[in-house]
Amino acid sequence: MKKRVIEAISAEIEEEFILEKPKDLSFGHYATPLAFSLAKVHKKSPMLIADEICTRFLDGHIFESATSIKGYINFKVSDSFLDTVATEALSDESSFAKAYHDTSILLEYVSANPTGPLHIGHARGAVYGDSLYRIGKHLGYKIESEYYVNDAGNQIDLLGVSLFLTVKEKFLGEEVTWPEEFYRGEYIVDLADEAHNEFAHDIFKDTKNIPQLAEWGKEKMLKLIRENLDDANITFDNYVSEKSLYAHWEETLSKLKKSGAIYDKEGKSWLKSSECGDEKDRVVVREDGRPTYLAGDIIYHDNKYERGYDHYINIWGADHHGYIARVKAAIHFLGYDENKLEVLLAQMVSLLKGGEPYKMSKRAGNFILMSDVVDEIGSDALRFIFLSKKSDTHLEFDVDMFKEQDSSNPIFYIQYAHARINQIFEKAGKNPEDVWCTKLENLDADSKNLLFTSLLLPEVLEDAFDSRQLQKLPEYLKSLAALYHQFYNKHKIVGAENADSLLKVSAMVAVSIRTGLKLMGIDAKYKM
RNA sequence: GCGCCCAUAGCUCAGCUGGAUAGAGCAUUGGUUUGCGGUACCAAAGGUCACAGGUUCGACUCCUGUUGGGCGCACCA
Repeated sequence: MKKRVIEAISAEIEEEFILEKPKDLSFGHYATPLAFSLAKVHKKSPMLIADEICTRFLDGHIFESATSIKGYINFKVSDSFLDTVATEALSDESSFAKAYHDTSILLEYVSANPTGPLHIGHARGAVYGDSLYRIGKHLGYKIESEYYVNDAGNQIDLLGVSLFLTVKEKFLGEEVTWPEEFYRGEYIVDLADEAHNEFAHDIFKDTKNIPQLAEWGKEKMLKLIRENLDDANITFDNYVSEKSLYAHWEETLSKLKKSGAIYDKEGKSWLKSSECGDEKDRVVVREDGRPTYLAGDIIYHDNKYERGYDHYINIWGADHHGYIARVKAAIHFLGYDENKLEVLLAQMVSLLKGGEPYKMSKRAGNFILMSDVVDEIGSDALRFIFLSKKSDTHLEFDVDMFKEQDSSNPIFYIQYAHARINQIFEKAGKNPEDVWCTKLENLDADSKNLLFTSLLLPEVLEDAFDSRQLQKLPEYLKSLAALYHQFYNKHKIVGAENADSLLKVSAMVAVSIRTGLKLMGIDAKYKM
């Protein structure tokens, strides 16, 4: 809708202009402060310029009126224009709010170590990434999602050691000496129990078998992680194994050497990342010849760029922000454009329950498990709350709020509006298809306002995606639902003389809510 | 010490690339036609946008500084 409005205005105005929403809807549907900037150029008052511009829109099909108020130019769209847009949307719901963008994007997110279940911090990035993906796809971007599996290195070794020793101590009754670092938490005990049952006991006699155990445990954990994700409606296009990438390490390393990015000192190889904005140079190969974690990420990004996307997005936990500079430096040295990589940070989450800090799970080893929260409030509520806040700000929320079955629970409130519309159609004994062709004219102010708002979804999505500020979508759905509840209380629909018109507007609201929820990974309810 | 993020109503948060009177929800208080689901709606009250400067027709928004929080500063991932 906005696109067509912009086209219509551009036909009459040469200058570039900003199109915004008027503060008060009674002014109009769209507005531009263009006259203020022109005032400077033409040395005329903004009011006079605005008045003049408004006269150019006297007989349009799209606009019912263009008026100047205090220098602002306000546009009101016509009933027939809204009707056209709504009819298109209703008759082809699956295409509603879709667009086309000729940009390919590789989106990497979650990428949690496969050494334990996902916790609540991972969940935020996971939900955000998944919805960014859904919205991007809907808007026509060629977007692919990827999970980078850290299946190599110390953490995996530690998983093996933890399993090995836990089996010995808990199930074979042997005395063991624990290293300084190992994984705790009941999930390790459960996993050890499983290992104990699955493997012949000989395997726990020789430390040489630890890698085998680690490999086995990693697969189990990866499976668990996928289940955690699945329970929140999250799936990935690809999983990329860190381990498998090391086959290309020499290749990548020689590329770096060729560009003069590597030097040797103290028996180690260093990346000159400080030349590209990092605070210091970083070790990529240790004294014993083993590459560091950074090496894996360098190969991975080499691999990503070789696949030739237009744009790359990584979603990381905010505690990794210090890592951005070195990865970008490496990308630069590899001869790629590091500006194509955009790193989004998901900030910390603090959970409350009944005003008190949420109890950590012993199972997890002092983390709040994502699965516990999903079990407690459901995937829909979890997704909603995480998407309702800007991802880069700290978030604190109380799970009890999402158990309420009234308007204090925003997800409930939106679902209720959707279910309500469905119920009205039942009461009226009609299907949405029955009212598609109803011609909307002489709409009263409330209906028109509601219809207009319901048609804003496409521009809300574009805005949310471009700015990566996904909270704009739930904000919009909340306001649309509120508008509908108000409308419902004020206007009798079934039995009204213009019932079909009101039903058509309602159907449009339902389409918008349903589409918006779907992009948040939430199914709309028809009955509650 | 250095770097990144943050500071808006009692609480949790919006506020679009600077634009019209700074907005929601919760909580509080007071209301709503025997109703297409009251699981909702209406209204009241609530603000020095952390503080101080600067940029301009205009600043919650941009710049600088101060204060107060969070996170990071590995050859761990």
